[in-house]
Amino acid sequence: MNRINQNNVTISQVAAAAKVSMTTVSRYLNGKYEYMSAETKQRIADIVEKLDYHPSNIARSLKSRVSRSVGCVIADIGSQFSSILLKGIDEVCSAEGYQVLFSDAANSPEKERNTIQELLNSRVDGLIVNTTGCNDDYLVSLKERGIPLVLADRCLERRGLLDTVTAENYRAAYACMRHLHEEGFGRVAFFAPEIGRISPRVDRCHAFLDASRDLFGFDGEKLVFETGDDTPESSAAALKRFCAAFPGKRLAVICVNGVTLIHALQAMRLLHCKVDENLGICGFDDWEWAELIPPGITAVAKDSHAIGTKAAELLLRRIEGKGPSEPVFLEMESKLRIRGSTDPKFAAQFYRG
Amino acid sequence: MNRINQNNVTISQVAAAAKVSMTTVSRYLNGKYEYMSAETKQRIADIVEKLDYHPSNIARSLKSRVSRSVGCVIADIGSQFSSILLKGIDEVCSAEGYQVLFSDAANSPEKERNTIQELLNSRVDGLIVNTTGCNDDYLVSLKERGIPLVLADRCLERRGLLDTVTAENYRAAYACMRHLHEEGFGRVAFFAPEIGRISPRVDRCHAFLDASRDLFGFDGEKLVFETGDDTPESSAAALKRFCAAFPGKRLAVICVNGVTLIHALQAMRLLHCKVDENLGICGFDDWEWAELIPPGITAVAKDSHAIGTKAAELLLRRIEGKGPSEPVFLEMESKLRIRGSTDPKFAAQFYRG
DNA sequence: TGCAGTTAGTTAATCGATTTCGTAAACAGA
DNA sequence: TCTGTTTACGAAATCGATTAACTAACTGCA
Repeated sequence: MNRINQNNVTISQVAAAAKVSMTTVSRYLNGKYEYMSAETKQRIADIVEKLDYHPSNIARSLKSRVSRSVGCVIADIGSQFSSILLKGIDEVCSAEGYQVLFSDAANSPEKERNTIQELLNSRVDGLIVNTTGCNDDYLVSLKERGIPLVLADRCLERRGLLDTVTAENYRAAYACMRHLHEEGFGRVAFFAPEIGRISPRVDRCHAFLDASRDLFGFDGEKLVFETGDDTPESSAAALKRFCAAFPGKRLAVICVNGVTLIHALQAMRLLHCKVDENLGICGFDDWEWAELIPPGITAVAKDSHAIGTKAAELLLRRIEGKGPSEPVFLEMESKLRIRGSTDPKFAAQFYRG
Repeated sequence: MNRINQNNVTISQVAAAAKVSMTTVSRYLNGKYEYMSAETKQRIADIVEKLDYHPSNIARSLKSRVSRSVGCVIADIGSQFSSILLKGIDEVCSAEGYQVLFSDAANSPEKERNTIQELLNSRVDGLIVNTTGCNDDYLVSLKERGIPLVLADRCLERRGLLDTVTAENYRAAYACMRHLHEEGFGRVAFFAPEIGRISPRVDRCHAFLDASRDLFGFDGEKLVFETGDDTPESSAAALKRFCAAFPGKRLAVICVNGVTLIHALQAMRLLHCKVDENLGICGFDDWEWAELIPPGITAVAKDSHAIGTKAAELLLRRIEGKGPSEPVFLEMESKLRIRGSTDPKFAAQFYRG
């Protein structure tokens, strides 16, 4: 086993070279200059520079019981959204001198728990969790043990128990449904690989169901398509059933996330059907490509970066022991970007170029 | 400051409860059962379970001088590619019990150096670096200090000094140029935000220049467009100049990465020009949306996930002190996915649906 | 019986910092 | 002069594990 930095300079070597005690060097390192002569300070500074001394965070953490690190567990880092979330988190943490211990839960609740335990074994000062969605009790128990913990993007089933920063999901989905209603679509289907316990999906679906009833006057339950394996083929099967069920109606599909949206678009190609005034499509998590796919794809844009920074800021305040006593619940604004796939005006504009 | 796990169980409490010495508990934890009675082993196991004891990685690392963690510095985690790279890295590391200390360099060479120093202060066992590209000497100096280090996706200017896992860039770019030549395009332009010292861009550009000369017989130098701020507008300006310079010729654009490709496509919309047999476009880093944008966008797909796993595997072998004495240089295969944007047959197929 | 080797542990030092407690010198006020 | 406070710094314990060195009991064999 390769032992890193075998010949590392230690604080005692610095102390010896500067002819002071380790205590004094430690005080210098931690900026406790109150009772330190300018001369001593300078001598230590020179030696630190000369020996290229860098204190070991490990030794530091052991005695001080503070690691200046946060654990960050992401349900699936493969998705574009997650990487921007992570970027936001890292931005704040590194600016405040915290290190990020990262782990991908690979959509496995069990791996999520194991990895969190590992992070706790490394004595992280706090945790940011983008949860896979089946660990509610476990996560609450962490909070009860006094571990600073902030949920990012995905909430517990029971809101308000833990600090949470997420996107506006219900409101944005409802706004999207209102838009589809105003555009005169008669029936809307909701596509998702599966909804499960993933809160943004649950919320979006909830809004879909409510709006189906309140705005459109139909029962949305039967129009929630869980495509399971989430391939173009399974989306195509769902789409086929949906279209066959309502001949002559103007139909629209709303996709729970970017991947599902892509698969639905691929499904339309498989089925040789086009987006037009009789078949609309839209989805969540707006990306740059959405305006390039004809006739411009309507999408709800969430601000992943802001979710990351806010979650990190909140966590660091918690670690400092600041912040409100009640759990914080923050919803970052989402924006509905209307394009040609649900609005003929924009479609015409798209084709004009 | 919130001190995590203030009332943590320690090894000495376990030892006391099990009526053995700390040494024996330590041996148990590390699986050194050679000279341990089944009874003692069981008693310790029971106590560990009962007290919910989890050894502190920090204390462990201090004495053993091994942290079972790797530092991972990514030039820009915001890009889709990087998150898949990170996923690959995490997969291998977590499977082998290593923790990933993550940091985003935010495209800043200075932040890259600072963050690496911070990781070394945390005594990571090794480093995976997706470098911003201006720290060659610094990175080599790390290796000379005996720090296990693997470069992912981006190489040094002088190859062969450090372990590197990257994608086939030159070959794939050359293959792409050959394809454009076979399709009968007369002039090809190379679009990039900037090339700088980022090795995949340098290699792709190199292949462009070589192929321009060898296959097309023109001097590519003047057809490398560095769009600087990398916006649709700057791409549009470049595209306009390119088209104006060669009236009547069949032109193609090759974009150095996915973002540039998107911006070039947006530029085409801004300029009201369409992809057809007189204007081809293609780029690097194939994504799912590439086949949905008309007429299907030709792209070179690199296997980011494999780069991540290979880099992590190599690093862990280095940490174990295994592996060849010479630096390893691995190029993962890239695939040219030909679609309608450079090939009329596929374009026709795209429009047929 | 006596000695070596094996088995199953223990004691105490150690990793590199922080932190508590202590102290010497300088100075101020009564 | 004596006491009390401030300034500047040091000695040693400590964090929670690992590890080197040591020991006691038991076994096998000549």
